[in-house]
Order: sequence, then C-alpha cells, then structure tokens
Amino acid sequence: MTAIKESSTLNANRENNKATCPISFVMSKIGGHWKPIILYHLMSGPKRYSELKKLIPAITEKMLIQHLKQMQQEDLVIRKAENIVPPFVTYSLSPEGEELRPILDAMVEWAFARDFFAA
Amino acid sequence: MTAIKESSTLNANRENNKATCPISFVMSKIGGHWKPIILYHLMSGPKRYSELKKLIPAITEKMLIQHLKQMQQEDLVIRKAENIVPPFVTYSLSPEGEELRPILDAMVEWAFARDFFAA
DNA sequence: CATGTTACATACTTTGGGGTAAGTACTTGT
DNA sequence: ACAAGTACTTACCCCAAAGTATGTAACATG
Repeated sequence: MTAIKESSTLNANRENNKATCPISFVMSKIGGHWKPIILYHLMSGPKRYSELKKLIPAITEKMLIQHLKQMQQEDLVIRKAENIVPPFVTYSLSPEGEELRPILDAMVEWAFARDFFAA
Repeated sequence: MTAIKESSTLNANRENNKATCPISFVMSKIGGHWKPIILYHLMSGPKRYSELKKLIPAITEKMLIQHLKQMQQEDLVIRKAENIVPPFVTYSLSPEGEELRPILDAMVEWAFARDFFAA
C-alpha cells in the first residue's frame, strides 16, 4: 500500500480538497483509473476475483487486488473467501457501496446521453 | 497541454477504459484533483476567474486555467470575456455541464450521508 | 512428482498530473 | 514613471499512481 510522503503539497492539497469539497471527497473514494470500472462490473452482482480479471482484461493483478483491498478497507466492497483449495473468493458491493448506485447510475445515463456508445 | 507519449500502456488503458466503461468515461471528464472542485463552485452560479481563485485558495493559476480550458473544450463550461481592461472573464456551466447536476448532487448527498462534514 | 489452478505479494521502473516560479499585455490611478 | 490589477502563458521539476516481472501457498490430478 506504498506509504505516502507527508508534507508534500500534492498530498496536502488532496487532503484539503477531500475535507472541503464533497465532490472531491467522493472522487477520493471512487476515482482513479480502475475503481470506476471495478465498481461498474460489481454493480451487476458479486464476482470472483478471476471473473473480474476476465471482465477487465487490461488490468494487472497488482492493480486489481490493490484497489479491491482499498475499497474493502473503505467498506465499499465485501470480500468473501471460501476456505477451499484452489481458493474461491467473491467480491460484492457492501451496503455502503450499494448507496453509490444513484451516483453511478446518473453517470451511466449521462455517458449514454452523449457521445458514448459501448458494445 | 503537454503532449502525451503514444504507445504507453498507461494511456492506452485510459483510452480503452473510456471507450468501454461509461463510469470511466464520465471520470475522464470530471475526474482529477481540481475539476470536481471547480465544478462544485460553478454549480452555485457563474464566477469570475478571480472569484474562483479566491474560492479555491490552494489552486495555482496554471491549474485553474488549464482545467477551465479543458472543460471548455469539452463543452462543460462556458467562457465569457468582456472586452475591457482590466479583463473581466466569467465562467459558467454550459447546458451539457448543467446536465452533470444529477451526478454532482448525488455525490454531495452521498458525501454528507457519510463521514464528510464540511463547514 | 511435476504440472495446473486460484488468489494473491513484492521489488523495481516508468510517466503524466500536478507544483513552482517567473513573465506578459493592457490600462488606470498617483 | 511606476505600482497595481486582471487574466493568462511558459519552462522546468517532482512524485505517486500505474505498469513490469516474478514469486508464493495449498491442494488436485495425471
């Protein structure tokens, strides 16, 4: 989880924005390159780690678990592991994560109302 | 606007995500450190360049115009300049920018429903 | 006993977003 | 003549997020 240098203006700004702008606050939770995509796929139901990998071919395993862990720590997703071998781990939206739906839905709507046309 | 290296996996991924995930598509428009804050302030009405500066003390002038220009190019904000000296430039949400309100409002609501308590 | 499967971990490198600092144009006030 | 105000521009640097590569545990199966 790669420690962050305290006393960098970068991070100071980030923290300040999170504390003073609700939009930035949300962005700090679901922003970045991969979190949106992971959330998007989890919106259609719980998924195995390997399923997410297949659904998001471009993502590296490092990025996938890194963000899953972060979102888990922030109580946005739930990790459920069957104690078997080979492992069987399922990720799903937590109740708090489910409450993101209005936001995510609004985004999807906005995207499709514009020049976004996915397959 | 600092040219971007073609053939970097970083950017290739970004482009791919924008094209395949509506959430990422929206994030590519309103993500980053400053765009959310700028939009947040523009939600309460048109603002002068200098007003935005005062409202967002931590932002540098470079970042402010950079993002204003980007959002202007993407038709999210409108720039209106009176032809006087000293200059008088006003920024406001475009019609397309206004359509972001449901998203932004949902974010604000989510933020306040959680551990976010701004002044 | 070697190979496959699943869900990770970790050291090292790259890169692009953001920060710093300084300068510009044009006019008004003193 | 010089400072002040407004809205920028530009060159240079830094660092944290993302990418690359490789390794691990624990069993199941041929």
